[in-house]
Amino acid sequence: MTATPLSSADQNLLLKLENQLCFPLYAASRMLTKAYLPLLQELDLTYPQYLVLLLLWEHEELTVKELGDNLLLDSGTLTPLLKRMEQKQWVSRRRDPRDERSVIIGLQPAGAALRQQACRIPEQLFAKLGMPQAEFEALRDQLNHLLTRLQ
Amino acid sequence: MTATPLSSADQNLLLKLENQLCFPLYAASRMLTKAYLPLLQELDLTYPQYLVLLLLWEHEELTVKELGDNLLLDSGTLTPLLKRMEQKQWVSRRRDPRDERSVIIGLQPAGAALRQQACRIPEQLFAKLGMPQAEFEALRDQLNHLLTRLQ
DNA sequence: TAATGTTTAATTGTGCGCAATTAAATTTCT
DNA sequence: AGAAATTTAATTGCGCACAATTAAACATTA
Repeated sequence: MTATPLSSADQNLLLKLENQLCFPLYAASRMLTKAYLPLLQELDLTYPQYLVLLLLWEHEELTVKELGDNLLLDSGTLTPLLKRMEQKQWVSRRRDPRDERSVIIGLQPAGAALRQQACRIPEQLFAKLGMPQAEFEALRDQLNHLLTRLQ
Repeated sequence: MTATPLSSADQNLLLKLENQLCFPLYAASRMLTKAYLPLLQELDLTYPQYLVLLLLWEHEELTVKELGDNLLLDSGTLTPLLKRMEQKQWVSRRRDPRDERSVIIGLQPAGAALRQQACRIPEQLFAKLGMPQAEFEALRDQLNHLLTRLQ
C-alpha cells in the first residue's frame, strides 16, 4: 500500500492545532482537571490522588500493579504519590505476604472518611460544566472508546 | 435552587471512573500523546515542543504571551521549555523593542527545517489510530466545543 | 534442583504543568 | 507629570508522568 502524497495546502490544514485530535484532548484534559481544583483543594487532594481514592473506595485494597492497570500509570508515578498519601494517613502500604513482590495499598480511616465529602464532587462538576446530559454521555462514551483503541 | 440529595447507589455509580468525563479525558490524552512519541523522537521533540513549532510554522513570530494564549500554558511552563528549544537552535528569544515586557519567539533555520519532516505526523497518527474519519472529526469537534466551555 | 526468564516495585533523571511570588515595563488615572 | 493599577516574563517550589535501570521475588524449564 503506497502513501498518497498530500498537497502543501492539505498539510497546512492538518498542521493547524484545532484540526488535530490531540491538542483539544490535551488542552481539555488540563482545563477540566483545573475545574476540579477548588473542589479537591477543600480535601487537600490532587487529581491523581483523588483517582486513587475512587478506586480504593470501591475495592478497599489494591496492589500498586492493579492501581496502575486501572489508571494507566506506572510505579514511577504511583510510588511517590502513594508515599505522600501514606504520610497523610489516607492509605497504608504493605507487602503481600503471599507474594512479596506486590505492595498492597489499603484505606486508612482518614482516607475512608474522605468519601463522605468527595461523593458530591461528580455532581458539582457536572453542574459547573453546564453541559446537556446527552452531550456529556456521548463525549464520555466516545472517549472510553478511543481509550480502548489506544491500549 | 435546592440540591436534590442522591441515593448512595447513585453516588456509587457516579464515583466509578468510567462514568465520569474527566478520567477518560485524562487517560486518553496521555495515551494519545504516547502514540506520538516514536514519531516525535525521530525529531528529538517532546509533544509540547511540537505544539510550539506548529504555531511558529504558521506565524513565524509570536510572543510568549501569544503562545500561552494559544496553548493554554503559562510562562512557568513555557519559559524553561523555550529556553531548551533555544539551546537546540530551533527558536530565538528576544525582547520586543516596542514593548520591553514582551519576549518574541522566532524560528531559527533548524526549527523551520523540522517542518519538512513533521508535516507527515498528522497523517501517520491518523493512520495509526485506525479510526473512521467521521468518528475522528465528531470527537475532535466535541472536544473543541468542551474546550470553549472550559475557558 | 539449578539455571533462566518473568513479574513487581523502587529508583533515577528529565520535562512538563501550574500556583504563587517577584520585578520590570507600560498604561491609566488624577 | 506623578501615582496607582495593569501587563508581561521570570522564578520558585511542588507534584506529577514516564523512560530506563536496578533489584528482589517468583515461575518455568532443562
